[in-house]
Amino acid sequence: MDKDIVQELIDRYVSVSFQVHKKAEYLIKGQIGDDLTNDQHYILRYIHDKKECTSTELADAFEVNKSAITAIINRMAERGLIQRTRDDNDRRVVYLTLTAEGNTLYETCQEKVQLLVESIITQFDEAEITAFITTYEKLAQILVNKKAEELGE
Amino acid sequence: MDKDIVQELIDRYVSVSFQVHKKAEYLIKGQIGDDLTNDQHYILRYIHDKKECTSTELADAFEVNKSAITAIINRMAERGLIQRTRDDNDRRVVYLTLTAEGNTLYETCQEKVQLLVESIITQFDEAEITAFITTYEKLAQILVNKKAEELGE
DNA sequence: GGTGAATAGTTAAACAGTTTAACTATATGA
DNA sequence: TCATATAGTTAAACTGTTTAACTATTCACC
Repeated sequence: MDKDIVQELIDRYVSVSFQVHKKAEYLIKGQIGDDLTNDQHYILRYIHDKKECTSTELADAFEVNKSAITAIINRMAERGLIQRTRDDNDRRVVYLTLTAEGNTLYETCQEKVQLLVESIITQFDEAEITAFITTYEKLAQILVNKKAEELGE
Repeated sequence: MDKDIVQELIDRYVSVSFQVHKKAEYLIKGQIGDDLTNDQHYILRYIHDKKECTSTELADAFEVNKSAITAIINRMAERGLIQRTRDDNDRRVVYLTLTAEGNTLYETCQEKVQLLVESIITQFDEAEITAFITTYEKLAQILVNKKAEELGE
């Protein structure tokens, strides 16, 4: 690729990814902000999808230290949204699951987020948005490899 | 669009945007984390590009309240990276500019981020990444409209 | 079987970023 | 001129984060 074109693409990408992220978080917060922070919603979504998970797994997925997860889970457990259960076979491990209340709140918030994302996605051609998401997924894979590569050095 | 397809696209989009954002922030932090937080880097970039801006403008661009900007700018001003100058015509207004030190630090960090983004972008076909960014920019515009629409209601 | 190293998670202190509400100072316009 | 709007700051309270030290448990291997 031509050097100038690459430079232009970098500038456009850095700029647009910043803008979309800030605006999207703002809009999501507008939907769920009275009930959950955006991070708490992501945590709820992760546990909901996996049914059950550990702090280590969350720390990995969220790219933060385990103590950051402990803090978030503490707050959510105090609110009765998440439950901790020790593994009987390996008593170091604590499984995190949603309580009934956590599940209900998740469903409510998720519905709002779905409607928001739907109202945006449907403004595109099916072909265009499909291609976009496919490339986006390739990008995610490249970032995973990049991280593995950096850790391997 | 078919309802099931829309649902699948929503799920894929929500999932991939979360992953890419977390991984990207992690990689950027790996590059600049000793010098600046990611938010501070974005602030530096914004002021660098505009040459001069106000707190209100930053609060708008970052989708946060002005007091959040005051806090960040305070820290960066204490470190000698940013300078405050009152407007003589309208003495309510404070212009923010980079100091020489702020500029130098920005350049150093920006170079590292550029190299990182370049190493990722160049793994794509020029056609694919151009189409991707173009759609991304459309998405940004839709979000701007969405926000305007919500405020207008 | 016992011991040293690794693993899972928590705690505490410190800090960055955020919101809300109250505040100062200045400008506008009726 | 006085009420209202605007730009920015302050203080308190909170969320999320890191680092370092800690507890409890498991595992490897001699």
